[in-house]
Amino acid sequence: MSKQPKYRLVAEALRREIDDLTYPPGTRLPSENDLSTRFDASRNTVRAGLNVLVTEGLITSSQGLGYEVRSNEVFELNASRFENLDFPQQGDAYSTDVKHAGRRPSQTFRVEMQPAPPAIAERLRVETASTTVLRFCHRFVDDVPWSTQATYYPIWLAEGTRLTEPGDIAEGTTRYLASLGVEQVGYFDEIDTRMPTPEEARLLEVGAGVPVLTWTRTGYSTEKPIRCTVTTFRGDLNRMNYEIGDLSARNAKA
Amino acid sequence: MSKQPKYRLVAEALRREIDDLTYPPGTRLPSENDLSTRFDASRNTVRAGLNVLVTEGLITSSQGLGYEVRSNEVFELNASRFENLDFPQQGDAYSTDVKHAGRRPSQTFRVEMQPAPPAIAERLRVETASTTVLRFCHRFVDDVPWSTQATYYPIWLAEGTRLTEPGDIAEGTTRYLASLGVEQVGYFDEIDTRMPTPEEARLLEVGAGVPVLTWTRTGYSTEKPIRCTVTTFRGDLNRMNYEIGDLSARNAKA
DNA sequence: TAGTGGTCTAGACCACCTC
DNA sequence: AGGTGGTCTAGACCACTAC
Repeated sequence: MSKQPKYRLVAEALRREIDDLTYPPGTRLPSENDLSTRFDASRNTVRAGLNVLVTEGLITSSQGLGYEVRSNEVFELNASRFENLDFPQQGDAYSTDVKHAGRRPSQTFRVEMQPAPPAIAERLRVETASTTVLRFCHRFVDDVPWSTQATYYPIWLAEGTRLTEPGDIAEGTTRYLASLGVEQVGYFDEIDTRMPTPEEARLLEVGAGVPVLTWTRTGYSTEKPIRCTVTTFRGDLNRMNYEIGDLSARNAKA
Repeated sequence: MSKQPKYRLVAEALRREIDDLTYPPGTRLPSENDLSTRFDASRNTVRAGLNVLVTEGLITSSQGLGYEVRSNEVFELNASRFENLDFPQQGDAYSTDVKHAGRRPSQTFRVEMQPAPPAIAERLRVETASTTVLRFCHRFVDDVPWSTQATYYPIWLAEGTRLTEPGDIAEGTTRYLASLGVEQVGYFDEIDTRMPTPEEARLLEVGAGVPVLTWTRTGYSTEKPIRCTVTTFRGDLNRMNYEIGDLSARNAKA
């Protein structure tokens, strides 16, 4: 048993009390001054302890209000059905999923011509910095910032199509592409996680202690890569899933 | 332009210098005292700035040594091939993947009888706290803690089989199950991310600023769920991927 | 032993929110 | 106005690493 520093004891004590619902999600912790008295520690030390829990994503703080215990409700995104033409949908795949969950989706949208960043160029098999069409979405669920999505199309595909025009494509881009004779027959998904960059923290309104989940989907026709979509989620609000193989046993009882 | 607090200016200045390779990965930053002079700030303020970068996972600190810029090399795990009987492997799927990448895998292993935790019970469709066989792995790559893996088997399946015995199953559990007449024909994968619990931080030796990636795979026979595997990765060292549909265009050129 | 980060204190002033 | 967290300081002592 090694001696714990005082600020860790503070963090552990509060963590236990959050776990056992002494402080349920959504409620506020005692003020720094109260905790300082309780633990016989300076305010700075109490702050260090609270900061541990903020960094773990257990609580948040706001000036003038106090520390609040986070409540997290996660949204499930079925990646293997997403954009799959075998599952009929209306409009874009994202709105469909969110509405289906009884939530209200909204988004801001813009289209740009952009030189391909190296990671995108590699996946689309085009030259780095060659022109691509970037369709960018900033998405909200019930007005809470939820995710950003950037889809890059190579210029050889997008040129002269509605993909270069600002404004939505009502039937969904996957269907629109199919109607142009470019069918997405397979995709390669990459998933990783990291702490948000300052830019991401701003767009997703996440504080310290909340990682982001990055989902990079490269879509292929039978010939070559046709687009690359990078979606960045708030890690605390999202879970992804894949259904693979024969799941009749699962779906039978569900 | 709102005025930034001093500790953020410190963080930003150092972040820029890390980005532009003034301090390349693996090198050390100047000491707190040096930075304190440079930024005309107290040591505490410099520490606050450095802490921002630690929390973002950009740098690490160790007592007596200083602050080091992290270098990250990620390992790609192909989840859609993993455990798939169509792709021949020797031994367990994990070691195969790691060796294939030219790295050296090692692991510690144990088998326990455990009451099913609620999340597992639900996925296996057994009563909460009913008995399960837990096969637990703590995995290392080149002696760096990499991931933990806990696989739960319902007792109706595991009883009287080698699954309940400590010790490896040379041909791999997926094959062994198949030889028992229980074939895994599909699986449901769930992926999420969060900051590590203290227990996970200990096992994976991650400090602040590194999220974990959790991968929960529930395997199904044609009849019912047969096992549930929860893998917890260091988020900074791992990326998962899925190949779905027809990727002949991708694999042709790769 | 010298230099590094780790912990802790006591107190100051500011910014934000609620009443 | 009063309470909350946010920032910052100056200084103390401890623990670890290197030489």
